[in-house]
Amino acid sequence: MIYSSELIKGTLKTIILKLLRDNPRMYGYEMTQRVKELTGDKIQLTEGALYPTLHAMEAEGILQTESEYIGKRVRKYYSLTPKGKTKGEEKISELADFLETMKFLIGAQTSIS
Amino acid sequence: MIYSSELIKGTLKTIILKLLRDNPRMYGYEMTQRVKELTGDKIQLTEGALYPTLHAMEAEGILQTESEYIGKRVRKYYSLTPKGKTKGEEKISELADFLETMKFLIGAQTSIS
DNA sequence: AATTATACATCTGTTTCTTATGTATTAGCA
DNA sequence: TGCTAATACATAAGAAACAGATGTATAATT
Repeated sequence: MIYSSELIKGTLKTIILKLLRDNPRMYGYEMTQRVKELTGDKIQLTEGALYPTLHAMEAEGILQTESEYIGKRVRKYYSLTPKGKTKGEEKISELADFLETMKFLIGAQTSIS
Repeated sequence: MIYSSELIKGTLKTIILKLLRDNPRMYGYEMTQRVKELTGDKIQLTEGALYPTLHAMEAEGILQTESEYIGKRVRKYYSLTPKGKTKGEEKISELADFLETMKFLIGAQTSIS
C-alpha cells in the first residue's frame, strides 16, 4: 500500500527534522532512501517536494548546509542549526500528539450514547 | 494546543467518513461540534473547508442528503451511500495504517547503527 | 554500449485548505 | 426589548504544499 498523497502532506518538514535529529548530517537523496527503507516503501519522498522544502528550511534558519565533492559530483549535506533543534523537538512532539488524537478519533465510537 | 493546519490537511474526508459510519446521519455544523468535543478543541473543522468538501463528496456519490426544516431554518443531513460505506472502510483503515507508520517513523532510531 | 542509480534542481498545475464575507434564524441575557 | 452569541447554511479569493514532469550530469552495473 502506498498512502494517498493528501495524507502525507504536512508531515514532510517534521520527517526531515526527525531524520536530522538522529543523524548529524544527511543529504537529500539519502533522506528519500532512508524513509523509503524505514517505511517499507510506504512513504516515498518525491524530489519535487523535498528539495524546495529543504531550501525553504535553510532560508528560515532551521537548516544549514555544507557541500562536498564526491568525485566530480556535488553532494549537499544538511544539518540542524540550534534554532532547528528547538523547532525539531516542537514539531516532533506536536506530530506525536496529533497521531494520538487521530488514533483516538478513528478508534472511538463517535456516536452519541 | 491547536495543531498547525498543515498537519490536519488530508484527513478531513476520512474524518467525515468516520463520523458517518458511526452515525446514521449528521449535518455539517453538528460535525464541527462533535469533532471539537471529541478532540478537546484540538481539531476544529472550519466551515470554509467542510461545506465544499461535503458538496464534493455528494457529487462523487459518496454521500447523500436530505434537507429538513427546523422551524424556518434548513438543516441538511448527510449520510453514506453504499459506495460511501465501502469508501469509508478503505479510507479509515488507510489512515489507521498511516498513523502506525508515522508513529513508528517518529519513534524509531533513524540513524544507521 | 546501454541502462540504472545517484544527486542535484526547477517549474507548472492541481488539490486542499484558510480567511473573509454573506445571509438568515434562534436563543439567551441584560 | 434590544443586543449578542449561537446555530446553520453558503461562496469566493488567495495561499500553501505537493505531484509529476522535465532537465542536467556523474557513476555504476550489466
